[in-house]
Amino acid sequence: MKILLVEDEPDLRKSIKIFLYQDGYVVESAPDLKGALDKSGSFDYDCILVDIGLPDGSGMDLIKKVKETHPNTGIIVISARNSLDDKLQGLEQGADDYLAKPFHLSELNARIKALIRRRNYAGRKEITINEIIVFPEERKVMIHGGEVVLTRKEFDLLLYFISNKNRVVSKSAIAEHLKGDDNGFDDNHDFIYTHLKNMRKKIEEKGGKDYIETVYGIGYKFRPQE
Amino acid sequence: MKILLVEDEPDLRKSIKIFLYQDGYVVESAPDLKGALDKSGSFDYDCILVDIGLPDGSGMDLIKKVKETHPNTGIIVISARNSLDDKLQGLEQGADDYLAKPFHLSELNARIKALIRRRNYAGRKEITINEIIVFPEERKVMIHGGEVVLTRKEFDLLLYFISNKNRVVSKSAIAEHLKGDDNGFDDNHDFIYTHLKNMRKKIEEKGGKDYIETVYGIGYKFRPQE
DNA sequence: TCCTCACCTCAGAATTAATTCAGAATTATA
DNA sequence: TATAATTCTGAATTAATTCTGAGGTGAGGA
Repeated sequence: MKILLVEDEPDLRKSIKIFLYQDGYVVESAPDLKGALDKSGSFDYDCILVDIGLPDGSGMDLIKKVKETHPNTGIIVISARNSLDDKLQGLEQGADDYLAKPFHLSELNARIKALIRRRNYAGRKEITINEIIVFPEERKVMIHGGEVVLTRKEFDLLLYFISNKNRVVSKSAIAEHLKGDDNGFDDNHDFIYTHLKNMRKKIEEKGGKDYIETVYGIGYKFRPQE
Repeated sequence: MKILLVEDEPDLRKSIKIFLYQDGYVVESAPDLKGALDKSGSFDYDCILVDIGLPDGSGMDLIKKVKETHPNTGIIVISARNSLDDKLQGLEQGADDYLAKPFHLSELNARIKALIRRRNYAGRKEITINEIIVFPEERKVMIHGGEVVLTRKEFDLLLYFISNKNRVVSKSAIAEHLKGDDNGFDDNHDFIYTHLKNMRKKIEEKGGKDYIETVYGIGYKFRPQE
C-alpha cells in the first residue's frame, strides 16, 4: 500500500510520514508541486495526500493531472484554509476527501483506510482467495481458520500480488512497490527472492496453496483458481 | 477518553477544562464555531460539549455536522438561554443531553459519564476482560479482587487497548491518543515503551495475564481470550 | 556446452522493541 | 509557599526480529 505525501512544511511532512509508516504504509514524499508531478507521473500510488498551498503552485493542478493519468489513485486534500470554496473546488477536481488543518493523524489514517477500502475492495474488509483470507486494514492473513503471521514486507508482497492477480508483475515493479522513499536507484532487487520464499513457506505451512506462478525471465503471476 | 469543549467565554472555558482534566479526560477546546468545525471534522471525539451562543454562529450547526460525520460522538449542549425551545431544538438536531447555565461542574461531569457509559459500554459501569475488571468512570482496575493502581497514562493506555481490542494499534496512534492539546506534531513516541512496560508489570504482579501482543514493525494488539 | 536467471542458504546490517535509568514536570503534602 | 513524592518523558543500552545482499546450485533455453 503505497502513499505519496505532498507537503511543504518539513516538520509536518516528517511526522505524517512516520505515522503512516508505523501504520504499515509505504510512504514517499515530495515538498513541492514539481516533485509531486514527477513522482506521480512515474508511479502508480494507491493514495496521494496533497496540501493545496504549495510553494511553487497549487495542489489543484496535481489533482487534475493525476485524475487524468491515474484515475484509480485516491486523493485526499489537506489544506490550512478551511474555506468551503477550497473544499468544493478540490472535490470538483476529483479529490476523494478533504481534511482541514490542523488534524489528528489518526483521523487521517481513518480517512485513508476508508478511501482505499472504497476504491479497491468494493467496500469489503476482507479479500478471499480460495482458502486464503486477507484483512488489509489489520494486515492479517487467515488460512483454514489459522493466522499466518507475515512480516511487513511479506504482507505487502502478498497484497501486491493479489491486487495484480492474473497479471505478470516484474521483479523490479515489485521491488519498487515494496521500497519506501527515495533510495536513489537501487538495481539489486534480489531481496525479493527471500521475502517471496519466506512468504510461500509460511503460507504452505498453514495449508495454503501456492498461487504464485513464476514466469521465467519476466516475473511472477498470481493466479488463483476460479 | 477525549472531549472537545466549545465555549467562547475564556474563564469558563479554562475552568471547565481544568476540571475535566482533573477528572481524567483528555480535553481540547475551541472558542468559536469555526474552530470547532475544524477540530470536530478531523478527529473522533468521545464527547463534545457545545455552547449554543457562539460569536460566529450557532452551535446547532456544529451538532448537525457532527451527527452526520461522526454519529458515534456524544454531544451535550450547554446554553445560557434556558428556553424550552433551545433545548428541544438541540435534542432534535441530535444532541444527547442539555445543560442550562449556570451549572455545577460536578453536574456536567455526571452527565458526561452517563453519556459515555450509554454510548460505549452498553450502559454498564464496568468492563470485564477475563480476570481484569475496569471501571472507566472511577479509573479503577481490579484483578482477582485486588486493585491495580495505575497512573493516568497507564490507565488511558489500557482503556485505549480495550476499546480497540483485536485491532492493531500503532505506536503513533497510541501516542496521539495519550497526548492532550495541540502539541503540534511530536514524532518521538518512545515514552510509550515505558508506560507499556509499567502497565504490563503492574497487571502481571496482580496475577493478570498479558493480553497485549506485539506486532513487530506495526504496533500492538490487545487480544483477550474468548 | 554455455549462459542466464530462479531460487536457496546464510550471515551481517538495519530496524524495532524491551528494559533501565535519570532528569523534568507535575501533583500532593506539609 | 516550599518541600516531598509521584509521574512523565526521553535517552541509553541491550535484546529480538527483520531486511538485505552475496555466494552458490541447478534448471532451462540458446
